[in-house]
Amino acid sequence: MATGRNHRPATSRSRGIPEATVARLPLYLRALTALSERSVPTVSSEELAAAAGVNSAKLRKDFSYLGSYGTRGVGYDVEYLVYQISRELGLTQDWPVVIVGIGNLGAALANYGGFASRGFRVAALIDADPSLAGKPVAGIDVQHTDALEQIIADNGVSIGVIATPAGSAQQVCDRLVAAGITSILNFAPTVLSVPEGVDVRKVDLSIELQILAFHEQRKAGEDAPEEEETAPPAAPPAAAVTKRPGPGPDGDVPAVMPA
Amino acid sequence: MATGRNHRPATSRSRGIPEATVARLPLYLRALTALSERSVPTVSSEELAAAAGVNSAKLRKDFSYLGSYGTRGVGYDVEYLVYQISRELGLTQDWPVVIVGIGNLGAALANYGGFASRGFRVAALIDADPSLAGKPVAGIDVQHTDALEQIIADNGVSIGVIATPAGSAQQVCDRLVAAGITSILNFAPTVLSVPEGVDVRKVDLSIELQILAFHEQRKAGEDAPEEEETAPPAAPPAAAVTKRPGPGPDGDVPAVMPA
DNA sequence: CATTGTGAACTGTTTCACAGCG
DNA sequence: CGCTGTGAAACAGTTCACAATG
Repeated sequence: MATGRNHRPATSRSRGIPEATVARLPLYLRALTALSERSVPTVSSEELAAAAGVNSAKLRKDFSYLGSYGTRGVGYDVEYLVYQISRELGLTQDWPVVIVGIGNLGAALANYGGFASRGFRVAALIDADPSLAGKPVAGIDVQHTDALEQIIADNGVSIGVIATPAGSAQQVCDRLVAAGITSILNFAPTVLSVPEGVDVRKVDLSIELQILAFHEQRKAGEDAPEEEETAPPAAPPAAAVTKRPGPGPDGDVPAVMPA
Repeated sequence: MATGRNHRPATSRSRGIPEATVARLPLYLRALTALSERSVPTVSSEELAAAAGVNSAKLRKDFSYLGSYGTRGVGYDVEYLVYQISRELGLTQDWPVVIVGIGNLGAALANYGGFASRGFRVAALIDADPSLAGKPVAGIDVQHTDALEQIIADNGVSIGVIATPAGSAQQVCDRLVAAGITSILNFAPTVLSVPEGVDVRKVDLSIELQILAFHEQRKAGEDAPEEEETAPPAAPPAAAVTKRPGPGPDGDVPAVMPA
């Protein structure tokens, strides 16, 4: 999961939309967009919920926070809802975004088509490696980290994507924040610390895999009640202070992706 | 955020660990691993919580679900906790993983170092493009989709990563499930439908960006109370059934990444 | 006596179920 | 009549605050 911080209590402001609802709006929007393309004029909460993979009561409750946009006995007008949700999410304006760290992952992100179409625009690709500078990735020339502050100021960028190794992430984050960025999407396997008012969300591959492993193990253990595994550990107190030997676990120098 | 489905009520089983806690265990594990590498013998809940970016009460409550692994007045033994959490997450065994869809993103994932070190092993890279077959990516030869079932069976794979375009994701998912996969990490911007007992988590770039945009907009609107934006929409009922013109929004043919 | 472990209070989220309405 | 919108109930997760204890 991703982490957002520094939100006001969600219920404080008059039209305070619950965070859980906000997180689902993009999902509804995608489903609605697909319907719109097929020129479907209206949907019921039931249909739309199915398309978005949630249940219909939840969807109706979510929409109720936005206002009463449906028609009883009929459903929701697709185009109208697309607009309302887009507006609510702030997608009626274009958000310039910088991507910092153009490794395998950064390049993948830069090449990602969904950017341009839905409210976001890649304003710049930035990397610390001077040999990358000037090279085009996804049709955009990579620029050196030196220009970071300038680029952000010139383009009025407020959203930054960090796709650097974990080791440089905090440093990059600090520079982004100092340059005026107030929202960060972090792909590096680190906890970023940011001042009040800056939002951070993280995307972390290895966390997701570990959560899957947990459930996978559960399933396996369902039948077989007991099981001996690898070498048991030392008891808690007085435990040997043995340094871990193997190759450094993640969080270290992950050349490319979330850990 | 990512979505897990088909979990039992979380509180049903005797040692039912809350889902929210499970999602944080990898975070703690990472922080602990870093401490372990620095040969730090013990941590207090306060210190560890800071390193993991949560508050200490939450951390203590989380650990209390695993058992009483701390020492009052002292803190937690780092090595011991690493082991306990690893075991709880099922990382004391190795999970073979297949990655399907070796585009920009798939390649980034394959190159990701955090895999090997922490309980996961890339068993195979699979792509539908015949011209990729046999080509090495991250030192592993890409194999054609035809061999998917065979590979999964031969390697006893139970976790699959989908990094294909949205259009092929459901189809790939169905084949993975039919071949015995019971946990899926989905990077394609689609809602996958799977049978009972299969877990799906999704990682979705554009959803994360949209959530950031929402909060970003909030911040901007804080001062300026009113604001006129792009063309207002048609009223809900009797709305024109105009087909959206522009380039297809995401969810369509995203060559590379989550939408 | 510093720090864990945990009941109890609280806050947020989901689900239920049905009144309201086009 | 069918489907939305929403109070109220149920549930899940977080935070508080302090007793227990090595």
